[in-house]
Amino acid sequence: MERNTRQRAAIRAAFSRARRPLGPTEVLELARQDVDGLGIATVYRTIKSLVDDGWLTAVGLPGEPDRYEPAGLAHHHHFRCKSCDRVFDLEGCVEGLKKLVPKSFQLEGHELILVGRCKQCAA
Amino acid sequence: MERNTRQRAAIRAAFSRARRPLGPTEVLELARQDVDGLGIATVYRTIKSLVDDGWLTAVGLPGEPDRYEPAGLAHHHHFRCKSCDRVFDLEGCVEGLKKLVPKSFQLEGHELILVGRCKQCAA
DNA sequence: GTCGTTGCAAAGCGTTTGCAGCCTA
DNA sequence: TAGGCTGCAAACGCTTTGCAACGAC
Repeated sequence: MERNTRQRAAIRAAFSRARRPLGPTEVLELARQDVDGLGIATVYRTIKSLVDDGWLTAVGLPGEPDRYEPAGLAHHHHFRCKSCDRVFDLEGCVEGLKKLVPKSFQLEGHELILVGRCKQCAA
Repeated sequence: MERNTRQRAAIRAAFSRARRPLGPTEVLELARQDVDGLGIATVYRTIKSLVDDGWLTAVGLPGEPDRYEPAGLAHHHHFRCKSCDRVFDLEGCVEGLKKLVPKSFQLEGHELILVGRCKQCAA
């Protein structure tokens, strides 16, 4: 059974405030604003437990470790800024996925990641 | 300047024969059929050098390390089988990417990964 | 013979785990 | 007070690097 600790509250708050997918190190930096001395092991453990609880979901990005965002968002995709390395949520999806796959293959899902420069870095 | 060693030839041959993106361990297994005692460090070093030469390109997959395939293929995407974990090339692309991105963002590229079960594993 | 390449082992690096003490309920 | 939670440090797994021996040219 789960306890409400300062650490867990700070980690959840970090996600709620960020409104974009965060990696473990980003979470550590943000949550340390609330809890001094927070350890990276606690961040990893808490992320895993929040994923198990269904409060967070993993965001898979090509060639790098997963980041995480609150679960329950509508189906959407992500934009990664080449310059600041932050990831942003995008609304909407694309069509015509099924026609890319051979008929003998079973299509069960897809991931789409757009890359470029975010508003801040494009300026 | 670059030398033609048995190891390098075996690693290139592995990619040519496989006709799908390979990870370092897959390369090791395949290339060891030609060169007994091949070391994993050599595989990593050779992959890096082939990428630098422009003979290989990295294939980024969500939540896992890059795989590699010969460079120069037409723009395409990938299908990852949930069951056997192999990755296959797909032809074609999708439309309507630009409309997903806020106008203030600069879109420079995209990655699309379809997941499901391959012909073999769907049977 | 030169010097790039190789295999081994050690070092890195991000992530996970063991453990004693802490703190929530 | 009990037992989950935390921080530290050690352990892990994958990738990279140092080094002496090897081998392509």
